[in-house]
Amino acid sequence: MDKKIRLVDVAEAVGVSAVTVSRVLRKPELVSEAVRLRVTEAVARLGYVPDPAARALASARTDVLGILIPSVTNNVFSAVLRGIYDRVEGLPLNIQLGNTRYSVLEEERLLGVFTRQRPAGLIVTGVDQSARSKALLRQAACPVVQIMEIGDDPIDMMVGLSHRDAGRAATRHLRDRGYRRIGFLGARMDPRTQRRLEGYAEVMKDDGIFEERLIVTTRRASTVTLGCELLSELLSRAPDVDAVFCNNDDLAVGVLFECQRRRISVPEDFGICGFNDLEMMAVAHPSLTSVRTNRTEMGRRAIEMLIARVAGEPIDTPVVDLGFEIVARRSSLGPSRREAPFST
Amino acid sequence: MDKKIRLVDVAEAVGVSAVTVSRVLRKPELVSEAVRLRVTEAVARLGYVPDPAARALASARTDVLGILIPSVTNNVFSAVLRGIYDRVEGLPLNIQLGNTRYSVLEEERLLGVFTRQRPAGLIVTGVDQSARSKALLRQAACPVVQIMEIGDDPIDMMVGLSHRDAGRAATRHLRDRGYRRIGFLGARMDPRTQRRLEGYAEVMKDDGIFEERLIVTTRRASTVTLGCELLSELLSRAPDVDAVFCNNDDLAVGVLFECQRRRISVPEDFGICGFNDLEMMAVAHPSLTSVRTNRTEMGRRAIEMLIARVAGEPIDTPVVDLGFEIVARRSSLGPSRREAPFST
DNA sequence: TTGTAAGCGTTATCAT
DNA sequence: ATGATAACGCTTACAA
Repeated sequence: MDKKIRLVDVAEAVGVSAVTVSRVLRKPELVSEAVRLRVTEAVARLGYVPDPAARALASARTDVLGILIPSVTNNVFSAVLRGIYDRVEGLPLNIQLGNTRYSVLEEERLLGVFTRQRPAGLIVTGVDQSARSKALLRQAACPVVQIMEIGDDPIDMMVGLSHRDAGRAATRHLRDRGYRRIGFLGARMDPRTQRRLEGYAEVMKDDGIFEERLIVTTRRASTVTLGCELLSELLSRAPDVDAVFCNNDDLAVGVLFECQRRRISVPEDFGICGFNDLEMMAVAHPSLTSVRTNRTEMGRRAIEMLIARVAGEPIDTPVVDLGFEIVARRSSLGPSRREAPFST
Repeated sequence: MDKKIRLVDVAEAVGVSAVTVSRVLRKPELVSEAVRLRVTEAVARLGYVPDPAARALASARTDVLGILIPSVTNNVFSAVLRGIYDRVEGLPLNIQLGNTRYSVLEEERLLGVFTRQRPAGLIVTGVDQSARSKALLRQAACPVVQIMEIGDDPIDMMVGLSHRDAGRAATRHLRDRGYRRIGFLGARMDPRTQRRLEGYAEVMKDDGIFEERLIVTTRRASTVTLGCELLSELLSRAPDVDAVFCNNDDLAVGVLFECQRRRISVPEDFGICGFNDLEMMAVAHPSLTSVRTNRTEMGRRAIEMLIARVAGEPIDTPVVDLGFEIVARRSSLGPSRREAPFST
């Protein structure tokens, strides 16, 4: 193996000092064109790559963007990640991903590790960090974006949506379509799911149709299989339920399969609304209504805000509400209707 | 903000030298118990966290595990990641995730960035790295695991399965169940999908039932929607097709939905086999046959091999074949059968 | 068992 | 425009 090439090796080859090479790499405009060209050539020829550790130690900065998400398997976060990776492409930034596993303590631990590296920026999920985590973030000496949710009192910046409002809107949609005994299926019960439940409960109470027995929740992670199970549970507790707001699209798909198995007609006998509008919702049979959240855009915007702040630009709106949209499809067409405005 | 606490600050507080504190952190058994306790206490009290950059620079090592995967949105890789994160939990290792986007060049670039950090270990996807990437990996001075596939000529270690054999097995399964005009649906067409196609083609040719028109592929990423589209394409090209081997479970689910829409009976008129056995396959209606790959286990094993090597243990089997299993469900029960051995 | 001294490869500071 | 020198915070010899 070829020995490691250092700054001084390049400098020697060119016949200049190490600082000059360093300058060519970081602030080329400060170096005369003649020298700059010779250095650039030598760097390429020798295959020099700066040592990130030495750089970090000397400059007290890194090109690392720390991202903390609660799950690596959840579809929802992969979409956000895609937005992040898309936007970072080509920039001199490296992403370091931390998996908090929905644990506030693990988040705290990772934040300790991350902030020690003097990252260029940090992205964390949600607004429910522990007091210690929030303190770490405030001291972090780098821009911070909280994603997925919005709220008052941002640590620094926020991009997300109001899950409570989204829960309200989904419930109203089912109600407006004529369903009355609307159930709620929730998995994991992380803070965002809980806020959607709040929204659901508010609407149901306002309408005087709220009933505890219509709510089935679990701390287990959301899966299609779980959707089947939770619907079974709901049906046994409330056989007269006529629709359900599923807090994740996987649950909704599971509910659909279970309905097919039980020969329950969707949407005539039973309405379904999911959450997040995963790609498959549109092509299910019948197609499934969901609440579209702009997750990829969320990742993109978070990075953009981070970049702008690193560049010293002032952020006019530190809290960005990306909103949501009810994507009404056949599964929530309304009870016992005959017409079919949607083709699928 | 409190000033950054360094090793010397802790040393001063305790009344020992910096090396001693450093030893307590890395090799506590070399320090007398009395001193060790006082140091540990001071570390906790002052909230000292070592600077990873300084540590890396001084020791020429890091606690970073570099993981390179082709996609952050693909379910298949999230399962592997889960295995990795599960196994790493509690260990003094940090995971750095790189997204190659199925690009050999991006893989090369990331490998350059990663290897410069002197990682504790590296995990890369597949066996089709570029010559330069392979050279980088061989020089990497750290253990390397190639995952997802196996083959001869490992760079260092491998954990995976033979996708060609899996493709053969899936095709044979459909044939053994009585289907004859078996189609092939493939998305993305990455190296692993291509090898599954090879396996499919071999079996079909051996049986003398191979036909080009039965194969529909695209470079687009695998989605449920794409499954619907590819089936439509296949049906228009070969209306007499009686089964399909889908190279991803998303495609298979899309195919199922499209069959439901077209009122094609599965499995009587049409057999379906997916790949990967995602959780939802078991609860679809009808339940969907798939090829189970042990993706979570794959991640776990990769980490274990890495850890063992870091600990200096010799690896007896550097190439681990995790195999696969045909999980036969209703969707491939066979054409025009009447009995139903499976409940769903 | 503990401490001293010399780097690790880069950047910041201050000269020239 | 370029260079000399001192950090940056830690670890690795080697010494005591």
